[in-house]
Amino acid sequence: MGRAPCCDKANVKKGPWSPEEDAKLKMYIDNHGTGGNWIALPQKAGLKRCGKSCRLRWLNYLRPNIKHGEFSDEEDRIICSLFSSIGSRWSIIAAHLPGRTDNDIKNYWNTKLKKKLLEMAPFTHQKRPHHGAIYPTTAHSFLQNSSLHPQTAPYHSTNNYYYTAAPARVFTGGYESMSNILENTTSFTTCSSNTSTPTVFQAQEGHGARAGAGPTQNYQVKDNYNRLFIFGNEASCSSSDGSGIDEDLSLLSYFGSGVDEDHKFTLPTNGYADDQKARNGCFTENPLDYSIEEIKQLISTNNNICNNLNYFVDEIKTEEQVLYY
DNA sequence: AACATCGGCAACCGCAAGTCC
DNA sequence: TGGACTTGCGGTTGCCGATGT
Repeated sequence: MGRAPCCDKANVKKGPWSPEEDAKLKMYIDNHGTGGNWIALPQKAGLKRCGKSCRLRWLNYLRPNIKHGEFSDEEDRIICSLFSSIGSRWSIIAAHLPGRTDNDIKNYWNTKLKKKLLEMAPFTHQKRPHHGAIYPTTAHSFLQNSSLHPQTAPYHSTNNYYYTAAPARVFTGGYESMSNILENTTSFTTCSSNTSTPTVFQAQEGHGARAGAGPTQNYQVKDNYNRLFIFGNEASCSSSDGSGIDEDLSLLSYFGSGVDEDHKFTLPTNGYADDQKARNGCFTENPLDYSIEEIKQLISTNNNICNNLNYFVDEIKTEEQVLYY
């Protein structure tokens, strides 16, 4: 036997709400509250509607302090930050935006914000990125895809341009929670703290990419395809609003599997282009095919809208702990 | 002017989790 | 303890006005 329907579908009205229905529902709830029972409410309120429909109408449209209209830049930033860390959990995102509903945010994301972000990502649209392009991958987003069973492994220089004495960590794929990822991140070996040998940045000086740049904190990550990803903060780089990119790490260098020349390249960390050929092979060539993870990466790389990521991740972690205990 | 297409958004649907008895 | 019922969530649909042809 199947589950009983929540209402008599043959006798309930569907479609847009009329002003009269809105008034009835609002008056009833103002006078009696929801009574903790949405299923019984429409009958009591004299509405030929399903209880779920009433609840939705109230929560998304009629309840007090609902904010309609344009989203502010601040709201955009919060949505993007949270989406990059928790994905499409609209109710949690809505909880951080007073007056906004999950449905509103979901619609806004699907119709506007996602497009806006994609337009801000020349890297994903062009085979040959221009100088100063947004980096398509950061440490956080990369690790979201591939952090499991970390183990240390030595990594040796493969040519004159890249060098590091710090151990790389090997990840074998899979998925972990954001909390675990962040905990893992804190245990990464950094070049600046544990070695006096040349860092990847110093090696780049010889390459002509960043003359005079000193050692900078960076992380090396190996995936299960034996590709090495080097992430770091670009100390001299700042965004147009001057906020910098200190809140997250950008993908600085990448080695494909094997050591053939076609798979070695460095990203233009300061807008200095170098191995165009290699960069062309790194990212998707289909500008229309974006997975959620790719969009998350895109958000993570945009420091204008993501510079409070860690703050919100901390908040969410706290919330999760509260819920857990 | 008529039709087609697009974009925004309200509303619906199915499912899973939570609650009650 | 388990089944019935309710609530909440997220994905999807469909309507309608705007825009393009």
